[in-house]
Amino acid sequence: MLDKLLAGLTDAQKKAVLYTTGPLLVIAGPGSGKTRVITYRIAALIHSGVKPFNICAITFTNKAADEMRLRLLDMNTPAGAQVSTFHSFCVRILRRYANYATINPNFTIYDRADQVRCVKQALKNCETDSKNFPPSTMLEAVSALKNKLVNPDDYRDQADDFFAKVLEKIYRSYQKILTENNALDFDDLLMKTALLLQSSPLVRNELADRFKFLLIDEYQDTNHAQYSIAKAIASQHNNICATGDPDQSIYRWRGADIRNILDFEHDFPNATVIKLEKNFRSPPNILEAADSLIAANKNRKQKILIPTKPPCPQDVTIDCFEDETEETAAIAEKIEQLRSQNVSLRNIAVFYRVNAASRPLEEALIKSKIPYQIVRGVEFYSRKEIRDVLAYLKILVNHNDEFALRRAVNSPPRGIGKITLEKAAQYARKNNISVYEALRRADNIETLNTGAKKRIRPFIEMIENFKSNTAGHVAPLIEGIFEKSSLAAALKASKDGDDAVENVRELVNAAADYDRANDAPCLIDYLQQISLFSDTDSYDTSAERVALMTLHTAKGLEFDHVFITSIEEDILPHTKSSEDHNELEEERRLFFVGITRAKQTLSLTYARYRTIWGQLSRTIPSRFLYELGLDFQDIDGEKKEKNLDLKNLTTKLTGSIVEHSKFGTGRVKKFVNTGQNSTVTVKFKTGQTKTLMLKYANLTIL
DNA sequence: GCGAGTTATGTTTTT
DNA sequence: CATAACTCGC
Repeated sequence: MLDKLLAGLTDAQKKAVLYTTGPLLVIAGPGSGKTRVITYRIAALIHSGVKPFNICAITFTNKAADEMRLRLLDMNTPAGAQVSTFHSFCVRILRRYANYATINPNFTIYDRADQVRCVKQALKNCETDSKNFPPSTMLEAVSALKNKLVNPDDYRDQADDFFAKVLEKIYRSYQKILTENNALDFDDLLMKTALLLQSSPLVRNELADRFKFLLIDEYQDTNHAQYSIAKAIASQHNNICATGDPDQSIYRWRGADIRNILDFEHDFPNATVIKLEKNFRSPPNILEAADSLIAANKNRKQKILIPTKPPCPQDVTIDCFEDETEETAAIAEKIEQLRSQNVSLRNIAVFYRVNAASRPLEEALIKSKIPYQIVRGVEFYSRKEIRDVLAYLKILVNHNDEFALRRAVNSPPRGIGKITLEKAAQYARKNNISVYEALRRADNIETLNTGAKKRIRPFIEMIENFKSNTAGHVAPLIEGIFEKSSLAAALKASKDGDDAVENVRELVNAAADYDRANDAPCLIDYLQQISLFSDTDSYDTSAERVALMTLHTAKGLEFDHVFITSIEEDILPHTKSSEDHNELEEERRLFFVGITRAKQTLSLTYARYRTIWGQLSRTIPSRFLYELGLDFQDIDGEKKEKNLDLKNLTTKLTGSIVEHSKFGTGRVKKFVNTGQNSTVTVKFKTGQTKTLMLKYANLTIL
């Protein structure tokens, strides 16, 4: 059986799969079968008698975990829930050992939007000006500290400058707010688990004893907290197997520490290192380009990529277009061509650096009637109506979640406003109870008038009613809440509520999927699972549609035909990353990841002009294009410049500075080109905005 | 408490 | 520039 399993693997792969005890690092380039090695290794371990229960496999996304589980099922070696992401793994540990970690197991997981709300609250509590300390900056700083396992007390000792002192205060306050709401953010999941493993010998020993084998994929993108968890889990049996590629490390900005993989041999003495150098994915030309590009990184270990696929002509192209409209139209046309050659749309993907780039692409694809899907999972759950429904669910399991409560109370509006809630919050603080509990005892709050009490009562009754029915399947529960909370009625009554209702229906369907997939569906678990949803998780690989996604999301995927757009300076590499040497190298790795997704053809495009923030601006081809070793020349030229047609005039006039004899100088906001009767809308320096007939306005372009 | 008007924020990338 | 979040007056 095992022999059959191993047939078709290379010697290096076999060695990695069969390697039994001690630390193992598999350094492997793109398309070399890293994930395959992990999967086979699990299968081999199980075949040799190891129980799935004793194996812990960590993948980068839930999608990857699902796929791995499916493969294992195919190999007749189900590993069940033992395959998961770091975050899901931590949720399970924190729930099981909640009392050791002194947390409530019904915790809510706060996403980015919730986090921002908390930081704003923290800024308010600390009476700090949010102008000098923008919430997003503070949040990132707090997140960075958590990833390094630095708690507020640790930080107090190293905070010496003014910013650091403020940060410490904000961090402390932010953490207090989370605790009060019985909520954990993404970073807490890792940090609390890591600290629990450090501080509780009992928990550490139990887990370290249980997990005889630990396997971690995409190790190059682990942060310090994850490293600490891994170290603790492997502390007893020392059977850690990590796979990764330093050249594909693209999450440094999120706290990922490339040193984890570079120092593996130091961290885990007696480690064996196996390199997989054969690439089974891309044709030689694409690999050469990728190799040539990544060679420009100074901070890297030399690595080789040996192609195993035969060469095919025309596999890499670089094309220049006038603007993003032409660029995306050309991509749509190429996709149309592929389709006419019977290429399935499933095998085509378009990557871009920034999410904003998806819009012109969508327009072009719609125009050409090419079905597509934007791979961006979390977005669905951040829609207003979805958040509203989820707010109800969250209070049911965690009545301390004040953000959820505030949201639910007034969606739909119930006449319970800021003042009423503030009074309830005051009462809650005084009596050391949750705001929800305070509302439940509204009759005892003297400051509230009878009207307010009368409005609160039915709301509480409704929630209590829901509460008594939370057991079992989630989908019917959501459906019931949607109707009984009058959210459904309110949405149906609003004029563009049809889409919203449709979205909730989709939420119910997704919940039904969850109910089916789990033996013991439960609301808490459901909520925690959807909070850990990632972008790739929404990717429907079976749909006959072109996939659109960012370069980050593309990690770990592969497609026959890959398009990468807007390869221009300030986009790839991004403006914010082109100054710092390390960040620039990370941008290069990001491009490297994108290129190496291609199984057959790779089409790279850029435009000479691009609209950014509504402003048309001249672009510069990305320096990376010159590094591909493809004798690429910037096909820029004066001749194109002179052929201005009307369409170009439209785009050029908008945004430019003009002078008017009477109103002075101003910026063109809008240009409606109707030939003779064309109008321009100009915002003048005097502050007034005027719409003028172009032929009479007598404007001078400055 | 609610709507209209104003202003922050984002266009890096995400579990 | 476009949207979301916030503020202020009714």
